[in-house]
Amino acid sequence: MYDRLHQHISRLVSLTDDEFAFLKTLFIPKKLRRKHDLLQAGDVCKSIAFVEKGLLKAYTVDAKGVEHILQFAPEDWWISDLYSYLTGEPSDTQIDALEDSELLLLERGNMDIMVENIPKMERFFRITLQNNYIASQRRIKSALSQSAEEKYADFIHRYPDIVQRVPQHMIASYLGITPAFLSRIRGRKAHPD
Amino acid sequence: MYDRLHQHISRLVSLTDDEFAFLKTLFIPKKLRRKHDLLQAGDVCKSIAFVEKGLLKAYTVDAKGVEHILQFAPEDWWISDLYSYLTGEPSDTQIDALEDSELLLLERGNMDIMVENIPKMERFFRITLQNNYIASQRRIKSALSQSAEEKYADFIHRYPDIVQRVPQHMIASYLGITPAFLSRIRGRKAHPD
DNA sequence: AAAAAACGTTGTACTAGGTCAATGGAAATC
DNA sequence: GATTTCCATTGACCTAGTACAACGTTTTTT
Repeated sequence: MYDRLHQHISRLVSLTDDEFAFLKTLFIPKKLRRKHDLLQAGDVCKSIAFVEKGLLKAYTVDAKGVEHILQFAPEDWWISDLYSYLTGEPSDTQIDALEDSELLLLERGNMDIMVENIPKMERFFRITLQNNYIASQRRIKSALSQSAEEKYADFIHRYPDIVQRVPQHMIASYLGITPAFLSRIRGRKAHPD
Repeated sequence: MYDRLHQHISRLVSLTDDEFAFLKTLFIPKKLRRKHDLLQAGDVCKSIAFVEKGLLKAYTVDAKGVEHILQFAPEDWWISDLYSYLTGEPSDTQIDALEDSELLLLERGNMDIMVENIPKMERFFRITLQNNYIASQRRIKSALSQSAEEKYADFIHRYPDIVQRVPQHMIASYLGITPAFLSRIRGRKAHPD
């Protein structure tokens, strides 16, 4: 159950066996079945989740009831509403499972204990945050300067695995376009004319 | 020259006088006059800059020559192309001064020295990165779910200071709309009909 | 102080992408 | 294995935002 977490952390910092054994105790394992949720809008986000297995999505729902997908999280990714997690404010985001999933939850208090007792983890989280920040900067650039067609081409190139695992209308939602329009883009590519 | 930096860091971690004195030596002060640049597209981003005074923008230029503003950085903000800074790849981003500015530059090697010698700074950067990440998540939400009019209303509410200091077409660029359309939005609000 | 550049506004025409609804096929669910 | 729900596609029509250009003002530069 902790295999991927172990490898994932080892990629950035090296922990002793004792340190990892201690670190494990700070996570709460949780299985989440497809269509069940980890976080509901209005609730406070109590933990950040590491995905050992499965696939989740984080999204908001606008006034018209339309979903806007902020993130897909397959194996080895972290998912949460960091704003709510850190401030304790109610979240405007929902998170739920697209496939049966196995998660490792890290609650706020345990996060603090972890970084105090294993200072290397401070470094781990700094680097992880850096990568997340860079990824979202890239997405902002894309939103500002690319057409729907370009965004889709980049998406299938960057996340071929996700393309296989989620329905097309969710990719449209992630890209900020309607499912109908994404279908037309695909039609254009398949039979140009 | 280091006043704002000192206060800025003190807000998140407390350093001894000795620590801060050492930390100061790791920054390179730089004055940048209006319209001059800190980073050109194609170059590698060698340092992250803390703004002591003035105002800068980071932006990309697309194939048609249109600018897309990724960030404004007034006093107390950090600005860089983090991706290029960390990977050493050439940047696709330009950074230049909108007002005469005073910067404190932190080069990659000095950053490493800093976090090794003052572990508290690891924490400082983790938290700063968290805040940056949260801010860009908010911007992504906005791009996915808000109309141009809503984005503009939020912008003037969130960054009243920036609104005073930069020309309107740059706000349009930041919001991902054309200057002409922003002008129409403003006209609508002023003389509805 | 003059000249030049940058800026905001507005008109007309246009287009990328949205809306709504119908259809058939594929998956989940029971 | 039947039924229901979910999903992708397509057509007809619509609209938020774009493109381009002209004009007057303000700001910069010299």
